[in-house]
Amino acid sequence: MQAGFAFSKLADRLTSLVELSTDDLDLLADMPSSIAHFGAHQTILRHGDEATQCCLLLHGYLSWQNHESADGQITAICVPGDIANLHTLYRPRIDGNLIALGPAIVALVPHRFFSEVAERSPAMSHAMLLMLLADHAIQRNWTVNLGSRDALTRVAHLLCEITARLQIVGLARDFRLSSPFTQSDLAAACSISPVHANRTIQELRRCNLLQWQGKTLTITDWPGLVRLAGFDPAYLSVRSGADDVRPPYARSVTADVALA
Amino acid sequence: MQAGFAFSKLADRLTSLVELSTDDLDLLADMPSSIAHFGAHQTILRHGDEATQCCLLLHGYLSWQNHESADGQITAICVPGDIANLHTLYRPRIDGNLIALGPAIVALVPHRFFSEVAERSPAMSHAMLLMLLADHAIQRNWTVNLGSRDALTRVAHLLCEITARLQIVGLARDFRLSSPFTQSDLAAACSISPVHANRTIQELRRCNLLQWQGKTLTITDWPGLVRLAGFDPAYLSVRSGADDVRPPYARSVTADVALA
DNA sequence: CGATCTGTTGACTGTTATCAACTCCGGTGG
DNA sequence: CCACCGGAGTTGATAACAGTCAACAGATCG
Repeated sequence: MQAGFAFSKLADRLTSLVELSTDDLDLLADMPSSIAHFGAHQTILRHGDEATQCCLLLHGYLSWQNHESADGQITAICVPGDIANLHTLYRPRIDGNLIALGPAIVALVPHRFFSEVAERSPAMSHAMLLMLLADHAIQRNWTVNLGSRDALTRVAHLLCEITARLQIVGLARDFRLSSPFTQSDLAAACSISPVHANRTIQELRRCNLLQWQGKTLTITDWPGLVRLAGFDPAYLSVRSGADDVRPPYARSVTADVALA
Repeated sequence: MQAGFAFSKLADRLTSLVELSTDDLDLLADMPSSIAHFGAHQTILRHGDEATQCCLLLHGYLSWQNHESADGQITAICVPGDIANLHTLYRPRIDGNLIALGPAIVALVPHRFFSEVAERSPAMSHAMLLMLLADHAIQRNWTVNLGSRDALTRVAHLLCEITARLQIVGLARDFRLSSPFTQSDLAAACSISPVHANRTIQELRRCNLLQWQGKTLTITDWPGLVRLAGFDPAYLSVRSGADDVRPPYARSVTADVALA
């Protein structure tokens, strides 16, 4: 696993939030990390523990689940490039369980590394803060999603969000995304029952909005899905232009292929 | 309006998150602010605008409402001591509308003041960051509330949260809280219809958990309400001991009486 | 080749939304 | 002082959406 791989999607993510110099991004090159593989439904961080490392997601999906709700309510989903527990830098006590949705690859990075990066570069410090704020904005949007949409538009909106977030880090550009998660996972994120999630997905298929075959999900009518969901990507905090121009570090994605 | 008043609840709030020296808190004494009064349903910040000031809530309640959902879905509620839009320090574009629930008094503080406080005192900078993280934790908890609880426990949980947050800043110590908001406001926050909110509150009354007379709400059985809601205040990020010992600045609450 | 997990379907149930009417209260103006 | 008005709270009847239960089909994997 090359060093260049571990931070390329993180660099994409950060530069989507704020303009960063090459010097700033080069700070990430020294990132000390151990790579860990996880299987579906495996727990990565456990409620109540004290974190000392950040979990930088390289491949797959992670979910934060509430520890007390019986149905395993999903409160957040991480995509590659996300640091699942950046907030534990400042408040190490973990609230909820971090669980892999399908096979996932994570770079475990000591808290100290990010603290030092933030100390050395005000721009990086700012970028990390914006990453926290973006997470918050997404969370607020989930409140809206659960509160004001019915099952069909709720699932549609979640799929829009995941697709848009994948595109920020150079995935799903052709609206084909790997879906190692199950329909029950989607149900837990949308707070609907698994059987209703199934019927909802069938409805989306019937409208020719998407295909879900095996572990690949294809959005066949992106404008249609966006319209149905009422999806407005503004809340994702992507600065204008950042998603058109591929940032410099994003081009070294050859290692990704080796992973698949 | 004395200077001592404007920041006393903010000081309470900050010291509930992290230990602060008297020197740190004294930085707040220079706070330049203009005091603004708002009436029920009045808009304080409008979606799409760029904020240049922070809204420090002194009295009453504020709500963040989604600008596109027709029913005016409430995504967050602010209590005295909260800075409603602290995040606009770093990302001034406003997402959603900030609307008063009942009469409210707000101190408008230029962004620059908080930037300078954060620059001068690392402890205050940390405290402000923790305030943002606490807001995030509350938001995550709303996701759980909407996703995994039925109407009765959902309303009960929200009331528990508001009560606990008021107590952090020295209000509702006797489980009596002013409720200038309407049942419809509660409904919008819990994503239920106004008539169902009404029936739910009647049910809570029938169980002798609370009384709601005029503009005062009295929790008559706090342990019972907590049990029903499954409320665990851990997510509010209050450091242990902080809510037992009244912090120094909290004692200057004489001005509050003048407001009521 | 069986075991298990995921997806699929049908029948039934239940919580909550919607609609409509009515009461109650605080304020306002004649 | 009283009549009126609008907003908030309350009630009942009905409808819609989603949950639950149960069974089966299909895939995947040792």
